[in-house]
Amino acid sequence: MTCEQVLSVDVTENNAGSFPIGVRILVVESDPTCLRIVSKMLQVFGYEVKTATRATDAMHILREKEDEINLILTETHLPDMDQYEILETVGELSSSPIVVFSADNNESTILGCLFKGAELYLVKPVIKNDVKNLWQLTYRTKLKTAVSGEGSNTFHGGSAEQNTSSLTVGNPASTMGMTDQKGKRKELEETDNDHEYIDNLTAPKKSKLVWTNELHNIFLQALRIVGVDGAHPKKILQHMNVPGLKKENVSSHLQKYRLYLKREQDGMQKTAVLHQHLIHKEGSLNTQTRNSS
DNA sequence: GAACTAATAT
DNA sequence: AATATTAGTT
Repeated sequence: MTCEQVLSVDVTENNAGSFPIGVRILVVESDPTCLRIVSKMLQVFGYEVKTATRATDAMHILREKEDEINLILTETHLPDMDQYEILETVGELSSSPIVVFSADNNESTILGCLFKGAELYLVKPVIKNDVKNLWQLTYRTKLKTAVSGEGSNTFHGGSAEQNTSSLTVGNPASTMGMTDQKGKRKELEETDNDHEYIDNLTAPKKSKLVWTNELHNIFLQALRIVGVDGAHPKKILQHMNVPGLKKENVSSHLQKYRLYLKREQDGMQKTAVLHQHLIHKEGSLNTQTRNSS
């Protein structure tokens, strides 16, 4: 079997760095054999693998444990969902980067997936080298928090291996025209066309903090630790332990996050009412369990 | 005053 | 829309 050959991954190649270790990846693949092979490959490199064979299973996992997933690897030909539907649905459910792997080698299919939000498209058969560096996608936009005025930080954990060096992960522009796709590559985007004169010497340019997926995940992790009672900016900030991050940053993000939760909850109430009706029917059937004598 | 958060500004 | 900043409350 070629399967077993693929499984003989050279573990020695993994010694270069311990980077994929701890990266949690959700693999969605309907074919059990393929799922097993890919999962094994990932595990050898140190990924933490969760699996699903159906789109609905994947959705359940994401709904309940979205913050425990860093990366999603999915097939597009699933029994219970169309190829692009899975991308759309998962994209709404999770902020993690989505990688598609499929045997379909059509250019239009590949581009379609990329336009639908996939970060990367791998053509089967997937080999170890395809999978080895996927963890880099979780660092898609690096943390840039190095600013002046570093206060006293007496606490360091070890959670963040944030490397600001060149983690060049191509981000397929999501705002491209869809009809014209020729192989135009722009490697350099040095946009010097800003003719804005900075009047003052003491204006080093404030750059807004960008809440990347990674940063948001740290935020969610901190939220989980402090619990609902302690979900306040100062405590969250301490648990996040990200250098340069300010309490105000967390406050702002927390506000946005709460709005998001509320909006989600309001949306859920409609469906919740429907479910309640169903439950009520079942419940009324069971009410006669307590018939004495 | 410090921390929190809702409201507002960029 | 996302993030920063202000302002009002505890």
